[in-house]
Amino acid sequence: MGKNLYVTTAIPYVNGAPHIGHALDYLLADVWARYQKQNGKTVRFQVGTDEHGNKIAAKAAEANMAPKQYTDQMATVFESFIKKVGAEYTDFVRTTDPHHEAAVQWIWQKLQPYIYKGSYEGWYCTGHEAFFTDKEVEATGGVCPDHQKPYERISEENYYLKASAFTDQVREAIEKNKMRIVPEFRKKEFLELMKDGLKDVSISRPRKTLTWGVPVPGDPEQVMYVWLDALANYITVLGYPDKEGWQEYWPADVQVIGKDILRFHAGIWPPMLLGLGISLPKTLLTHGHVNVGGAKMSKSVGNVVDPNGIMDTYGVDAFRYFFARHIPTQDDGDFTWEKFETSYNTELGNDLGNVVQRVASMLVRYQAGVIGEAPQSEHDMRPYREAMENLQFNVALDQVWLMVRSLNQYIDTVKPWEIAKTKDTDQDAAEHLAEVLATSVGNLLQIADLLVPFMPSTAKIIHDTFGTGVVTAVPAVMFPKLYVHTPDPRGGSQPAAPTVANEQPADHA
RNA sequence: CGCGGGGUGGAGCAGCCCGGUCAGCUCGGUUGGCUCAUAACCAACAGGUCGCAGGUUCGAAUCCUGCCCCCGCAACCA
Repeated sequence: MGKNLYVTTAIPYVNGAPHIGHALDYLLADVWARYQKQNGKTVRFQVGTDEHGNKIAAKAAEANMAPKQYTDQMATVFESFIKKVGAEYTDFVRTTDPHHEAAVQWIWQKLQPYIYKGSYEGWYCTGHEAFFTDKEVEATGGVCPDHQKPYERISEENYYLKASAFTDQVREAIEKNKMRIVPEFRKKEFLELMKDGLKDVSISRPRKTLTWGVPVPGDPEQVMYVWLDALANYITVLGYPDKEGWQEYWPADVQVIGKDILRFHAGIWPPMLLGLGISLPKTLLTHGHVNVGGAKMSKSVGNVVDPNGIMDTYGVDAFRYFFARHIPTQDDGDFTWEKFETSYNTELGNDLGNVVQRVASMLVRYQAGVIGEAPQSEHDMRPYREAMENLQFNVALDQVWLMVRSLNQYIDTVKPWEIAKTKDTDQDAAEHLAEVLATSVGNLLQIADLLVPFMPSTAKIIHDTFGTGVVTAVPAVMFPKLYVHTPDPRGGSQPAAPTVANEQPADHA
């Protein structure tokens, strides 16, 4: 049934360590993929690394390594990071892969009708051997701060992709949602941006200024420059153009990107595809950025939050939960350690973990763990499904928590512990108790189902605990309280021991 | 007049497109209940000019106009 599905993530430029922005890409793509798989679909899921360019070559030189040696190392770093986030990708593409490089050269030739030679003029720093944008030049007063030399206005020859030729086609595809840009306001924003037409884009650099890249076929003096090389990964990883089967997955169903690169994915990528004569992706899911305490995360400010630290302390599922629910899927979000920890302790610990605990405990205590027939929960799944289909994962999780809360309310209303008092003498009471607990289990199992895309390990624990009809033992406490960044309300008389393996710096203010 | 987003009880948000049944949710605070549970859970309360000023309407957080403030973007940086 149905076509196989394909989801992609932006391939990070490997000149730095993985950060939260990358994690968000992987997480959103993975949530979507797991949801689809849960519904019986076959999903191909691409991740990868962008490895060419001067900055990479410079980084490598810094580390006294060959570029490829450096990117080999970085690719490993990213791969293990992606695994750590729990993303079940199927393909890992590197722009230095032989097949990718060959495919990009093939693409270059295929795009010949839309490639022309022109000159690029800009501010150049001989020390950096690179161009700088007007904004950067302006900000530094026209003098390179690193080399104390004024920028030079120079021009150089390079090749351009005639993206402008596809303006009308691209606009129509976006307007008619043939290529859907999510959320709607980003679509609007981009259409406004391209109001005067798409701009042709420079896609090569002279070899003398760029050495680390894919050679331009037929012109030894030129090397390909970022976008053509990087964007092509989405199809080359599937085997385009020469290997069988890429058509099974292209066009992509969802391409997950950050808001900062929408313009390239909406303004350069579609022209490339149209030039090659293949379909546009169906959806560009554009997520926002993660701020810290309302401010942009930046190295110079020093407020960068390392996702590894979060995962190490609170666990992967807690990490996935927070970023899926409290960073709106389609908009900017805000992270603080206080918010994170509060969410962890209250929503995961008090709400979810605790309800699992209390139901399991009652089953063991009152019925020797025997569940009996757990009835199907009668909750209305439509709001959740709708949110998932609309790519509003945070809204879907809100729905799940409504269920968690209502289960707690149900238990408090029915008071199984009251019923249990007479269960040994009153057959009706015993039956009633069994029914109440079975109903609770039915709810928990459904909650676990809905959590599968978001918190796979947690969902598995719940399924394993209640799914067999007998609870053999009360499971270990899920999401034990942690007070690393928030005050411990359990009293200060005892040196409250948050069993945290590795402490993170508390504040970045 | 460059483009986009936003200003709702202490904090964070939903509602606005399809005007009234909207002033809602979570966290935090207070009080009470309960004891199955991770000092947890349940209930109630505390009361905010829905940025400001006009307008439309029987009626506006929700539509229109003007203004103020905050954030992001302004083509090759997640």
